[in-house]
Parts: sequence; C-alpha cells; structure tokens
Amino acid sequence: MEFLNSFHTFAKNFDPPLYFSIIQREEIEQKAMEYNFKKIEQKWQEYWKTNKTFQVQADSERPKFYVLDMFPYPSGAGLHVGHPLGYIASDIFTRYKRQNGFNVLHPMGYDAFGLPAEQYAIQTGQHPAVTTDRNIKRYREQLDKIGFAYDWSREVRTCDPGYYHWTQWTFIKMFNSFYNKKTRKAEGIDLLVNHFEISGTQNLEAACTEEMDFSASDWKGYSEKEQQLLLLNYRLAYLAETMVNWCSALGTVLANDEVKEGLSVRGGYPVEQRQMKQWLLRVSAYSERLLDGLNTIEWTESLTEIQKNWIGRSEGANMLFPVKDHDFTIEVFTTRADTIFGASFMVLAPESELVDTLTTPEQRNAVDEYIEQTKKRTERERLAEVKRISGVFSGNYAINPFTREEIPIWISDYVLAGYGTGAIMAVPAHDSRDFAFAKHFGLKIVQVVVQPGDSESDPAGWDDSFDAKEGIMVNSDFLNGLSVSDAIEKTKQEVEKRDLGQIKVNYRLRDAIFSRQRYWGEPFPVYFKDGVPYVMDEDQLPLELPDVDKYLPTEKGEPPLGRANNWSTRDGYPIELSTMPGFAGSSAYYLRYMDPWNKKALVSKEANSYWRDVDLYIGGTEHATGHLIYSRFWNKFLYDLGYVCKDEPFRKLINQGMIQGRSSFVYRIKDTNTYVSKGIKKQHKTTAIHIDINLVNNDILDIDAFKKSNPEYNNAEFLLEDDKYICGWALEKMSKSMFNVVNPDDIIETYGTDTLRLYEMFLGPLEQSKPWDTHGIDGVFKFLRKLWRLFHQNNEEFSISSADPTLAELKVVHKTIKKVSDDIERFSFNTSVSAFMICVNELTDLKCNNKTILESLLVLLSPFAPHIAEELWQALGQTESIADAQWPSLNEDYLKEDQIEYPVSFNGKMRFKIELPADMPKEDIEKAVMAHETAKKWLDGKAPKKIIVVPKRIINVVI
RNA sequence: GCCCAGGUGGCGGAAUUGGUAGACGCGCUGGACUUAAAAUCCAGUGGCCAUUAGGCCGUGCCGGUUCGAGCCCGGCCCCGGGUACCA
Repeated sequence: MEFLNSFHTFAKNFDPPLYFSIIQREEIEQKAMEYNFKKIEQKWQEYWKTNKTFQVQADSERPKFYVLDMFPYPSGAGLHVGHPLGYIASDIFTRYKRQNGFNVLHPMGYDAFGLPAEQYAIQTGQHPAVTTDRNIKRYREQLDKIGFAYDWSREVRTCDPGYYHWTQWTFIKMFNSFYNKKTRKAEGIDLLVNHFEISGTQNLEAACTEEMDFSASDWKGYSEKEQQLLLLNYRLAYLAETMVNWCSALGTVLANDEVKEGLSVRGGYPVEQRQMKQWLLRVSAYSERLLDGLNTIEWTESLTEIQKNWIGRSEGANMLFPVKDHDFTIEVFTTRADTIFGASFMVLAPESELVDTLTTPEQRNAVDEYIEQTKKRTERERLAEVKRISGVFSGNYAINPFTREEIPIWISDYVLAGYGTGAIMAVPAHDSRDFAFAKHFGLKIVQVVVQPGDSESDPAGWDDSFDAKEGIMVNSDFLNGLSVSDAIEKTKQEVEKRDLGQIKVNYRLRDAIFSRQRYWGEPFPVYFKDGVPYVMDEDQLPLELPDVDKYLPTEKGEPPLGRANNWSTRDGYPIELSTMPGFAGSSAYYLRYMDPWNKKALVSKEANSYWRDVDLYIGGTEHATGHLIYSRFWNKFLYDLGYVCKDEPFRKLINQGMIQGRSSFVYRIKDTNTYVSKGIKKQHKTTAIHIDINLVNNDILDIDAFKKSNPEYNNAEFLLEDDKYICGWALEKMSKSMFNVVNPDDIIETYGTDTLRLYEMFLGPLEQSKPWDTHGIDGVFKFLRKLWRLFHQNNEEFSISSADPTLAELKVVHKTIKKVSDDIERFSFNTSVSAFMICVNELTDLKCNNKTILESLLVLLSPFAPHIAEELWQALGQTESIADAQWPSLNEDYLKEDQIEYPVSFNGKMRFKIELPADMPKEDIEKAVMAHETAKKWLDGKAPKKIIVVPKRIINVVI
C-alpha cells in the first residue's frame, strides 16, 4: 500500500495514462473488500424496482397487514432529516411483518392540494399543478434514495381528477344523507323526506342545525324551494349561514383546527369571526361515536386525550328560565344544576337571538353600542383581553324556577354563542367568571356550597369564587346537607319532574366548515337553481378544476373560480365557486390505496374486505384535532352507508417525535466586528448570531470558512479560548431561517442510506422529540463496516465457514433474535440498533464467520439496513431477495444459563457478586453467600436478620 | 388556569414486571500500528476521597411505602405538548 501511495504521487506528475490505470486497479483491489455503500445501495434499489419486490396484491391465502404513513404535503423545500423518521420506522415494521408471513400493504402518495402551492402561484403566476408536480418529483427522488419498501404502483395524489372524483362522490353522498339518532347512523335523505310526508317532524330524532316543528300537511304545502332549504337543516353536508373564522390575509374561511390562538395555523395571519354562508359537514352528529370509538382502538394515551378534549363531552341539564312579563323562556345549559339556588343573574351571548327581544327600550342604546363594540373585536383581541370584563344589562328579568326570585338578564361576550344554548345561569359564588362579572357590576352573590367542615361566610368579602367540585349544599332548600354529586343528581330529577328542562349531554365539537374561497382544491359538484344548492349526478364526476387567468378573487370579491369561463352546468346553472379544504382529500386516502385503479368505486367490496383497515398508522401529532377527527368521521359515514367494513379506520397509531435542529451561534461584541468564543463571552456585551451549521465542527468554528461565507465577516476578528473559537448552540425547530437544516441527501452521499436509516432509529425512542447531531453518525457507520468485516476476514476476500455453529455463537445470535423481535413489536427501534452493535461486537470477539449465524443476523438486520443485508445475503449464495426471507425463529434453549452471577446486596446496596449454579436451591444459595469472604466483612460478626433470594436475579442480606 | 407527557454522565440515550443505575453510541484521555495522517485496534471515562485496596455520594427537589425505589404513593419545582372564557 505504501508503495502504491508513493507511486501515486510519482505517476501523477509524469504519465497520466499510467496514473489512471494504477489508480483504477488500486480502487478495484480495495473496493472488493471494502464496504462500498454507493454501489450496493444503487444496485439493490434498482433490483427492487425491476423485480417489483414490493408490489402487493390481495391474497386470501395470506393474512394481511396494512402499514400506513401520513402522506406528505410536497413543499418546495424538500425533505430534511426529520421527515423520514416515521417513514423509516414504518418501513422497518413493514419488512419485519413481511418476513413473518404477512401480506403487507405499504403505500405512499401525496396530499397535493393546499395553500402554499397557491400562494406561490399568486406570486409567480405559475399554475399550482406545475409547481406541485415539480415538488412531488423532488420528494420522490429523495424518498427513493432511502430505499423504502413502498408499493409505488398504488401512489395517489389528491389533486388528480381520478382521485378527487371520489372525494366529490363522498360529498354527494353526504349531501344526500342525514343522521338518524334512533339508529345512530347516517341514512338516505329520502327516508327523511318520507318521514316528513307521513308525520312531519313528529317523533323525528335527527341531527340538525336547529330543532324544527312542522306537520305532514305543512311539509306538503311547502314549495320545492322551501323544502330544499329546510332539508339543509338535516343534510350531513349542508350550506348554512354561520359564524366562521375568516382570514382576510388568506382570503378564505378556516376550520376550527386551522386556527390557533386567533391566528391561522398556515401563515400565522389574524382571524376574525364573521357571519357567512358556507358549506359545513355535520361532524357534530358523530360526536358520541367518535368518542366511544376511541376505546376500541390502540392509540397513545396522549392522542386519545387530545381527541377527547376536542370532542369535549359534558353531562348536564338544559334548564328553562321563564322571563318576567313575557310568555317565553330562556334555555341554558349547565353541568352544575345543583347550584341553581345560587343563580342570581343570567347572561346571554351578544350573538344570541334573544338579545333583541329581551332588550327594553330604556336599555336599547346601551345594548346596541355594546353589540357594535364586540363585533369589532377580532378573535385575537378577544383572546388577549380575556381578563377584561365587559357587559350590558338588557333591562329585563328572568325568574329563577326554584327560588322564584327575579334575576337580571345581562349580555356579555364571556358567554359564547356557539356552545350550549348561548345563554347561562350565573352562579357567581361558585364560578370564577361569574364571580368576576358580579363583582365588576355589583350583582348579588349567594353561597350555596361549603367545604366539608367549613361554615358559610359572606361572599362579599371573598377575593375569589369557590369553584367547588365537592362540598355540602347550603341555602338550597331541599338540597341542603347533600354532597355536590348527590345534589346534581337530585336537581336533575327535580328538573325533569317539574318539567323545567331535561338532562342533556353537550359536545364541544363543532361542525366542520368545508368551503374555502381558494383555487387549489376540489371543486364542489354543486350547482344553484334559484339560489338553492343541488348536487350533480354521479356520472358527471369528476368535476375537473377549471383554468383561471389569475389565482385571486374577482373584482366582485368572489373566489378565484369566479374567473373560470363557463363555470356552469349544461343547463346554464352556476356552479359553486368555493373549493374543498385540505382535509377533504386526506380523509379517505387510506381506502383508495386498497384499490387505486378502480374507476367504478372509491374502493371495491373485495379489496376493502381483504385489506379492511390500517393496522399501523404512523404520523405527526399535529393532525390530532384535524385529519384524525375528519377521517374517522368520513370513515364512519362510509361505514354507515355500507361502503366500508370497518367502523374505525386506524387500529394502531403512533406519533413519531420531532427531530429538532441543533443551531450554532457566534457571539459578536456589540457595535464591533469582533467575535468572542463562548467560554469567555461573559466579559463582554454580545449578540448571538445564528450561523450555518456547516461552518462548525464539534462546536469549534472553522474560522476561515466563516470569513469566506459572507463579505460582512471578511475582516472579522476573534477572541479565542485555547486557540479555538467555541460556538454556542441551541435546540430549535429545523428550518432554513435557523441555518440548521440537515438534508438527508448529504448524509446519504457521505455515509449511505443504511447508515442514515440506522442512525435515525438510534437517536432515541421513536415517539420522543430529539435533537439531530450528525456527529454521532460515525458510530453506526463504524458498526456497518464492522459487520462487513465479519464476512471479510483480515480485510481479505469474502470468506465464510459452513461448519456447525458453536454454542457460544448460537447464544449470541439467539439473544439478538429475542431482543430485536421484542423491540420491533414494541417500536423500540433505538434499542434494536444497540442490540445489533452488541451482537456484532460479540461475534467479532468470537471471530465468527459462520454461515448459519450470519444468515440469521442478516435477516434480523434487513428491515433496518436492507441494502447491505441484501448484498451480503447474496454473497452467502442466496438467490431470493432477503425481503422474502423467513424471520429467524428463537430457540430459548440456547439462552439457558447454567451459572448465574448473583449480585449480593447488604441492606439494598450491591457489595459483591457470586457465581452460582442456576438451579441451586435457596437454602444453599444462602449458605454459599454466608460462606463468602466479602460477606463476612459486611456482616461484621452480626447475624443477618433476613436473607432475600430472588432466583436468577438478586440476593439481599438484611442486617 | 385546566389536561397530558417528561426530567438519568460532557452529549443522544439504556434499565420491558420494584431487583447490579448509566447498556449501546458520540465526545474526551492515553496507548498500538504508521515517516506522517486517515482508517483500524486496545485501555480508561458519573462525581468526590484514596498511592493502592477500597469507601462515600449519585436518576429535578422534599417526604413516604418496601428487604430493596430511576420505576410505586403524597407534596413541590422545571421543561415540552394540547386546550383555553366550554357554563
């Protein structure tokens, strides 16, 4: 080698052709024995592609398994190392299940409609389809390099007419359905019409926007238009005038899960409440089933908790309060019926329809002014001013149905129109919001609950309300002396008995606003006749997205589709101008993967009854309140109509954690061009500046590279410590603006994708957030080379022994079979990687090159590092892909130990170890321990009080 | 505020049912090979005390249960996520 190297230099200077022939030969000689990941990975990716290794078909002979990744939105920025984390995990599980005899469906596609592509189109004029296509191509290239076992023949794109055909089809089905509360499922709207024709709304239990009351003859007397408008009150997809989240920066309405803290999730623009006519999906009809379904699926505790909170079930009562000198009542919802005797005023939401009727002439001006004020405030301001108390007296009084007392009716925006009935009975003594309101406006406060053992006090002297969840009732007539929970029950009974209201379960979950005033989404298969919406016939689908000249609203303020030519039916009726939101296309994509080529149905009965549901779903927790609610709703709807066979779509769900970026900083001394190393920065006033992580190695700044990176740094001066510039660092979101993005392509270029895959898994538990630090990657890269050397003794040619494996070798590999199988089953991939390292270290120590042993090891490793596994598998003489190999079976006999090295503790502290036969009886173990030299020292002449022997585990001597 | 998850060496993390705390890897230190470097290999690496032998302390903090607690119970602190006038 030394000769070659010096010859190198020599040849380079004199004879180019000679130089090249030498270097080529050198490479061949070296690479024959070295781990050449580039060649290997390319080779096997091509092999899988040409042999269609991962294409699957329904096969009733084999059990199915469906592994799904949440499909990505293909953004322009491409993938960073955080994106593939979940994909790698699901890929490992896919390959593992396959090797255990399952027919595994593992598809991938793109959530391709969405705002960013459209925003980009507005800026550049390019059609979003073009940029989306380009982004998808880039994504695909990046994904392909990682060597996933996807069946790409099943790819779906939500923006493809062949795909959104079925999104539109489902919408039509929803439009033509209502929710029957008696049967607890969706049914055809014709059944509802039937019911109206026979008995009007009598005995009707249907989910609706507003309770209605009419007779059969009323119904028959209505015009076609009146009937159609009335049916919207019951349809599962319906058009209604409601309060919506309007985002003027995006020019569209947003669903509740698309708004966070008064700002749009995409872009962070302000959002305000507005009354608008919009399409909605009656998700709320399914509240109960969405909640109950959570008990039947294996999701993480935290995720089911988020969904439970979002659905927000609360048990209580709707109670009626008569209004003084009027013949109507105000209905309130309360979970604390027991505190009724403390209800000393009522509050209406400013949007409540009752406000107008209940305002007295004297109060009219004040009320109008207040309503105007609250309208002006955006959602954001309302949230920011939660503590600011505001409200106005309506001038009217209600009668407390239990105390018969007159109580004033107020109007305030701390009561929400959208929850319960939009009106409350205020119990200031026991509700902090009511308390603050009463204090502010000087309203009456009555204590009705005392803490057990406490006595009543004057609420006027209180600083805070007593929000009592338990306690004893006082000042409450027939409830006095009861506990809170007993009193709640008793009051509910009393309310029903006296006909003052009814027991009611309320849900926080709202119907989903389903239209967007945007271009890049699915058009609604809806047209308008005389202002009434009708859905198109199914044979007209797909209704393709038309071209427009600009991706902006029209001058009239209509959505972009208002610019399309001839956007009307053949009969000339105008077509809906909104498009569907992002969650429309992602709500049933898992079904489409089962049968993506089907032109006649979303999914065929056969395909659906074989693949059934997703067995393992991996994706981010950010979809907890959006996609994961909508798709469960969507699926339940299709289930009700008999199109799918499973009520819940995702049996097991895992959230992969975020991979955080590790940003680097330099510290500039204020108003200078001098940078001070981290350890000595305290002596100066400094500003931390983000710098590109490629300029830093082990927190040491590459000063030359830093100077060259930006003209601004050209003349920079440095204050060093130990002749080095040490950078600061912080964990932040991986993003361009933090200069901390790590691209998987670069990692693959340097180390190969098997190393990338292993390292992503090795970083830590799948579900945890963890920082990316490329430095640690050497460890797994070294591991793969060490594995390679097991097959290539002394850096020589490939050499393998076919002899019978030794017991020691068998023990090592079976220990690994057990560990890795267990780990994969519980998604503990980081510990599997460490088990592989231990295995290879031990086999290296045993100088093992045994074929049987190494074959098993390769199969175990192949889900994690498939390329190197295939290469070595082939080298061992195998002709089939390792993806089709049988997962090795565990033989526990090899793991049995004859000798146990017992740790011996004294009072719980480990003092020494003693080697004893595994089957030694307890009494003999005690004797053996007592006889031990070191034991005598710790006993110090005393007799032990007790000796605890846990067979095969530990011995503890109590003194 | 409420709900959920978490806090272990310089760093990422391990400890699956209450049973040897710190597996595995990074980093660091020393050594072998080499003219040298890279690669590779060997040894060490929680803190403190001690020449050694060895000892003491140690899983956010305080207390408890237990022969034995990183793990269970009670209280508190901190970080992350969800939600936010939900009656």
